[in-house]
Amino acid sequence: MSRSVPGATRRADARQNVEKIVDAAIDCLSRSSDASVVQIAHAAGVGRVTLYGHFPSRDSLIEAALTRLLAQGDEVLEDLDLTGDPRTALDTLIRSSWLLIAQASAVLEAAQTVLPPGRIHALHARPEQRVRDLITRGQAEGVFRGDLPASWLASALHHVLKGAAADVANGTLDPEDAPRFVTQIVLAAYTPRA
Amino acid sequence: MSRSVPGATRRADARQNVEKIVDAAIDCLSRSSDASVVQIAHAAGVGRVTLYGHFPSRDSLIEAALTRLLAQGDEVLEDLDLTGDPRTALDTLIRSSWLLIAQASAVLEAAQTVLPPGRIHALHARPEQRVRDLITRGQAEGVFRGDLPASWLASALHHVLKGAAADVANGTLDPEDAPRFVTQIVLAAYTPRA
DNA sequence: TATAACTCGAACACTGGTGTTTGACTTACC
DNA sequence: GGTAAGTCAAACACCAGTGTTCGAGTTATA
Repeated sequence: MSRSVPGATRRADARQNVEKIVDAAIDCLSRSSDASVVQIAHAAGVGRVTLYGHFPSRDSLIEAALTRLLAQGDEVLEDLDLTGDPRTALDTLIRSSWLLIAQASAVLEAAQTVLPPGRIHALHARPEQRVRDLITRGQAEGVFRGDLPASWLASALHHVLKGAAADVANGTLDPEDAPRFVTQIVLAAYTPRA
Repeated sequence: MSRSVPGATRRADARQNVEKIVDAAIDCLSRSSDASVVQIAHAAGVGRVTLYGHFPSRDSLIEAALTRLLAQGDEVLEDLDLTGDPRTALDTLIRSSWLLIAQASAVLEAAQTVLPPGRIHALHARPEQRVRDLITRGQAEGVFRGDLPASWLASALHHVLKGAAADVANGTLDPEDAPRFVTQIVLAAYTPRA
């Protein structure tokens, strides 16, 4: 099985299957946060036993899915230029990563019930910090309101993003409109009081 | 059992227990949307068999909890004066019902996985319509922005409300601050573009 | 091509939930 | 005070999911 020496090189098809499984896990968990191992294995086009050959438990698979998603997210954020006007920076941030973030928070929900809180926090600390930095910078420059704590502004963004994803999933919101709607709501919400 | 003639008067302690069970269901389901019948029965201080004596299934109990919550919510909305400035109306609406709405959406989440969509929609149609009316009136009066559909404004309010409740539940947000923070975010988000 | 790595279906044990029955007990209410 | 109504613990059948084992078959790769 894959449970050999850590540094050992595994067969190509095995590595490929691991990828397929994680992909399928992200896909299934995004749709329903309590997707079963059977569903995920089937979606990956792989037998259940094979899955357990690569991941010792459902929990570890969820952790792998979350890790991959957050790593991707961090990578996207890394490539963005967020140094200009905080408002346009926020706009580009939302536009370029909203789907990813939405998926991540769906998988995150699955993880909440299964992984220790500390582990979860450690995993999404980096991307979260980036958003937080952008917000506090905006506040310092007087472009974002300073009468509410940055943590709440970040939280509100998160909730709207997640909610928009849910709306898209259940057909209430056109995916075409989603990022624009989110941006406009959030930018207005962040504007200093007149 | 309670399963006798529809109009028959049941014993006082039985009626009382039904109340206790629904209370406990709301309480438990608000905390975790997949609370078990055992947990709910225990929280109600009642045996499992007694619970099944009053509700034929877990699903029917969830429906009862949701119905009661939404009826309460509608009652609260009914008593409010929402005829003045839409902004202050929205403020009073949020302040007086935010906890109720937050609970309702937690129970709603439990219901999503269990009740037919049509049933759910029928149940929370009235309170939702009231909020919708307030928003469209605000838009008509030019106090709320008209460049985004009312459905999305309502949806965003819902998501922020629900998210704030989640933050309070996990200790990230002071329950004292919550309604004010929500109001300020949402009012700003609803303000017409300058 | 030989062999180790991998896949996979079938069957198993285990857990935790739902819903039911039984029979003895308690209690509201006439 | 008698009785119907209600409570409840224990035990049951059932189901769906997790995780494991086995053994036979397939395939990458050296």
